[in-house]
Amino acid sequence: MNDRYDAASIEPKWQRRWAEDHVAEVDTSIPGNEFYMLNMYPYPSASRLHVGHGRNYILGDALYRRERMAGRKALNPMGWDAFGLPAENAAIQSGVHPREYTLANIARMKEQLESLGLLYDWSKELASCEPSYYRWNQWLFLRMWERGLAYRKTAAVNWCPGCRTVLANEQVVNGRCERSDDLVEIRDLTQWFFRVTDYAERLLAGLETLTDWPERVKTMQRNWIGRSEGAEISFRIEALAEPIPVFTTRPDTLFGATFLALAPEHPAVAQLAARSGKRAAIEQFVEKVRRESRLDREAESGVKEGLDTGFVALNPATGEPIPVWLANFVLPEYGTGAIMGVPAHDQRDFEFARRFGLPIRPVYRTEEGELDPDVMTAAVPHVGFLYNSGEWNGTPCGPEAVRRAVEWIEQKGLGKGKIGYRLRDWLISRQRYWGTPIPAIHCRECGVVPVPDDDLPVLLPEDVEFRGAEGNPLEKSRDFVETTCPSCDGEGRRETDTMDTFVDSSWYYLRFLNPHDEKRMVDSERAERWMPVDQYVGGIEHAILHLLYARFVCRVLKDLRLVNLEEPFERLFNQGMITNLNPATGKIEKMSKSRGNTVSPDELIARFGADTVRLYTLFIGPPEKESEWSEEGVVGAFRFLNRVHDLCCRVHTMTREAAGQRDAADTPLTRFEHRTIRRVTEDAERFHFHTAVAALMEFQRAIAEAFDSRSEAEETLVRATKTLLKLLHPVAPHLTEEWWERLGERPFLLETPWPKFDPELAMTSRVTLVVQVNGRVRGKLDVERGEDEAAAVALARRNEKIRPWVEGKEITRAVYVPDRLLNLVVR
RNA sequence: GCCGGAGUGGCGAAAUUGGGUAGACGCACGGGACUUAAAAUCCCGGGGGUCGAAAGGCCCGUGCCGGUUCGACUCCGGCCUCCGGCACCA
Repeated sequence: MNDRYDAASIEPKWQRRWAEDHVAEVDTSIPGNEFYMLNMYPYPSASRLHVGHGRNYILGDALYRRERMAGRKALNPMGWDAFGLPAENAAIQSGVHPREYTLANIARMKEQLESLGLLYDWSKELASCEPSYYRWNQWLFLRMWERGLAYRKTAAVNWCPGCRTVLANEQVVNGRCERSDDLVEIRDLTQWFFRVTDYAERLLAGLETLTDWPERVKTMQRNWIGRSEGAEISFRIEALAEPIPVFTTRPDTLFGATFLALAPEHPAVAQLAARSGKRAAIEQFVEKVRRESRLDREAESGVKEGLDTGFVALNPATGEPIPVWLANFVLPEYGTGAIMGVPAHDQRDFEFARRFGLPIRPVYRTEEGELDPDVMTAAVPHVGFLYNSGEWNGTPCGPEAVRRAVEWIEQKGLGKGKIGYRLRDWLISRQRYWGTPIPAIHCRECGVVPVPDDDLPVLLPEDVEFRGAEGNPLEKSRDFVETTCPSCDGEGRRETDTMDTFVDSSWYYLRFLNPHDEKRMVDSERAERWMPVDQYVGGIEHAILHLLYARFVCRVLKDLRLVNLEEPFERLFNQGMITNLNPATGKIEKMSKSRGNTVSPDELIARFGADTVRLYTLFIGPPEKESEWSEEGVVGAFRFLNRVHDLCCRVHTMTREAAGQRDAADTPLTRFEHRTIRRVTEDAERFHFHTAVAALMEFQRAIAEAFDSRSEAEETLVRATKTLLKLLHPVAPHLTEEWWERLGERPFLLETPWPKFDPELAMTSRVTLVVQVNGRVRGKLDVERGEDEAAAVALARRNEKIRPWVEGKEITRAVYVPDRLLNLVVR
């Protein structure tokens, strides 16, 4: 019965049987040998899987299946990041309610995931747009509000005109909206924030403990948090009652500060303007800078603009008067929004001073001499030792100088040591319908009042219309907006902002343990046993968004004593993106729907079957690296599966006569088998399925050759073939399950133990010994494993390829690596 | 500028974990077998240079220069290029 390999008839059958037997379901309440595997969950608004995304899930599934075969109780749940702008934008365009649109897309994606043979524990499935999920976003928000971790403030925020909502800093990439690519505007708005800056130090410290995270992700997070040590120093302005604090990382250069510069947005600017004869000029300058786009303002090539306010501050170290300027390069959000200008030792200050003719006062000199301000062409930031600096004179430039300066400043009461961060608080308000309503009520009498726990969830209303230009549809829903104040029973107005979808994803990994629990957000006992997630698989694009927020919220939950966990994801794997030619640009780009260079797995599955698509996706290259998609390469995977199929057919119909007669424990094929088990096991542990597949291709060929040459017994051939099926199962589950059953085995291959290898048998009995003369390969010897040095040298001298190189010469030394290499050093 | 990662055949890559035959495995290509023919399948070949009729030999070769070593893709020092993150962040 040498039938053709027909994926179309095999695959649906096994997908059905896996589903009927609920093979992926795990009881999270019963202790066991837990392994928690998680894929970053898909965004159903994107609606369709393409092979670029598929890599995530296929890799995850292969890892999951292998863990199951290794005997671990492995949890592999799937959830949907179901809120978000695409669904609402689709509603505006087509009139379909976002819920309908989202649920339809979930159904469609689920079909696609199943058609690839991906096994998820669907009993734990969740979608963040369900009230049973988002009510806990609201509950968490209220707990954070109580602790001052959720708060409202008016600030200059990022506004995306395309999405008609504000964005978090993390969602602005190069001045553009991460999702719509529109240029982001700055607007002053009152918004809700999470105080992630309170956790900056813990988030940074935790990175040190994440030894199984990719270095580049940790680097990105460190850069994003942007810690810098320095000092806050107060500068007195004669016209103002309050001194102006300034943050600097170089307090050691304080004696060289020759001007003070404020951000035009600095709160003191209005007071200065009011008391100045140049009021109009100041206001005009402030207006001009504020109109400038943030992108231009932060561009390095940007010209430094400034305005002399006419006011004078005192350098706290020298007591000398220095001018107070407004400068566009001083950013309002960083530090204190004000700087001390040290032109001699800071490049930006230098450029500013040169442009506006401000004095330059060096405080560092070298043995060669002092810096001459008149001929300097650039600032000299790290050089020599201090002078011109009172009692600090003579201190060499470096951390010691900074430490001395901070001590002195603190003693004199001029300021204090301080650590600055680049990280800003997380802006979570969104002016959109399709998200978690923020549980707050505005009351004329009581102010902003939290919704009581008993009134949760605050549900999204149904009586809404999606028009787009008119703004957030929630504002138009009377049922939603009009309410009573929980505090005074008077008239209240519900908050109409909804939460950023990243709030949903920052704790979902915990919810898979009790997805239907109506009493509490987190099951602490199960979390104690299952957390942290052992293996997280996802794309690099979440390096500072989702992964930073999730680490933050995990710490908040720890402080709320809901979990005893500082880091949610023990081991992170970022698979590289799949790239493809973009017909529009002619370039190789990341495969994505918006670029129009996607390849649908559906068509490939229809042509070659899911196993081929899976195999090829894993075979294409190392998973952590970017890989270019190639349609031609797929046939190689298809051919291999056909060969496996043919081999199984032959084994299935084999008679004793067809096989060799020798039946021994130690045969060449047995040794090959054990070597292959070792290779595949080790490769799978580091996710290198591409080399594991290469090993299986060699193994397949070895079995087929043994078959042809009748050199192995029937039992050996059958066992080798079954081992091939087991090792191949994580990659090509359907074909292997089918043959596992046809060869008379029960039950699911998925539930069959992963094969073990005998280290002794995993080595060949004869080895090729490489013979070098003076480090150059001159010949090869085929010897018994474990041959001793003297015998090897004797063999080498007699070998006709090697003899000419050693004849008549003195062997001064022989380097012998048993079973590998013999190097003869001759003179 | 600071930080992180990477440079190997026509292409994707392997060997880098403990220094030990560089190019496994696959794609594409060339040749052969089977076939009336084609497809499919199977087998063989291949880094570059050079000597040879051939078998085969020699030299060079993992971004560049140098070092350590019997021996370096692998370790060390110095560069170059590319990719990614941060960046007027005081």
